[in-house]
Amino acid sequence: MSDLATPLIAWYRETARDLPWRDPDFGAWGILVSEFMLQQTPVARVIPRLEAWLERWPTPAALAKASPGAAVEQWANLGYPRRALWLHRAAVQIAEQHGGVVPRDVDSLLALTGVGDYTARAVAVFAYGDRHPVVDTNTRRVLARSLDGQSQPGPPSPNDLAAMAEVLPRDEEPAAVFNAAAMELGAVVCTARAAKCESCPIAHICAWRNAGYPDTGDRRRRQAAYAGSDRQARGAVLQHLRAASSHESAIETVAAMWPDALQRDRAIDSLIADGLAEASDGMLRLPR
DNA sequence: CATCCGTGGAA
DNA sequence: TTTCCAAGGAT
Repeated sequence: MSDLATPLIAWYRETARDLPWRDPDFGAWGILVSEFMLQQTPVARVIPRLEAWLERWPTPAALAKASPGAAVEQWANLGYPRRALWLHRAAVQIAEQHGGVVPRDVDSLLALTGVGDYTARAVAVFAYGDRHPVVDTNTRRVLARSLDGQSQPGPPSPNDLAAMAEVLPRDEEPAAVFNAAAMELGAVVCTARAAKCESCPIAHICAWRNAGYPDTGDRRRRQAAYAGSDRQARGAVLQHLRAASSHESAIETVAAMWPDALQRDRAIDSLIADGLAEASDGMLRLPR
């Protein structure tokens, strides 16, 4: 098996972007918040929101004392607002069950709402320096290409963790850097389309490149159209509540902003079901 | 295992 | 203009 770690680590030490959460003093809470925000939201949009979030809630306990609706409001337009709710619940769990300290072991992290295989290990590795495989979409693509010769990774599976574990350096510090380096390579060089192989530190040992860049097929499912979707309707209602004074609005007013009555009612009902909104006395509001 | 869940920028 | 994609997780 080719050694990916040595050239990747050297490349990372030389060229890695200077991102806020890579500051050694950033802290576990900041890293946890950043990982929540980075779930499906691009780095450039996360950075300003992350700074504002940590300024308002510098600790898990501070966020735990706020209302869920305050978290949804502060989340702004990062997308997938249920993540704001999950982060708030995680903060409550940390305050109540972990003395206000972000836990270090993977099982405790996995027990937090909104924390899955990726986020749990990312916190354990990047905040605490422990040795675990961290697998995100970038890492899966880098391994699929460099090791398996595939143009795109298959769907995520628990097996991904074992695959990353196999190529992970033995010692903690290089293992942590290798995890970050694989993600960084996928983010800036080994990108989903138009990979920049001319600046790739492992191009010479890349199975996909050495095979002549075969199109090995793509199992990725096309994202459903957003325009006119229920998701867009939900987004419009929530955006309205975020902007409204006291974060509440008469349901009649909310109704006027989405033309399809059936779809609008579905949006409102599902927002309530998800805990992203509350209704009473003809008013709709962010959760208190 | 498939589907659902936002939003905006780039190709 | 449309399509693709972005440090996933819950159900």
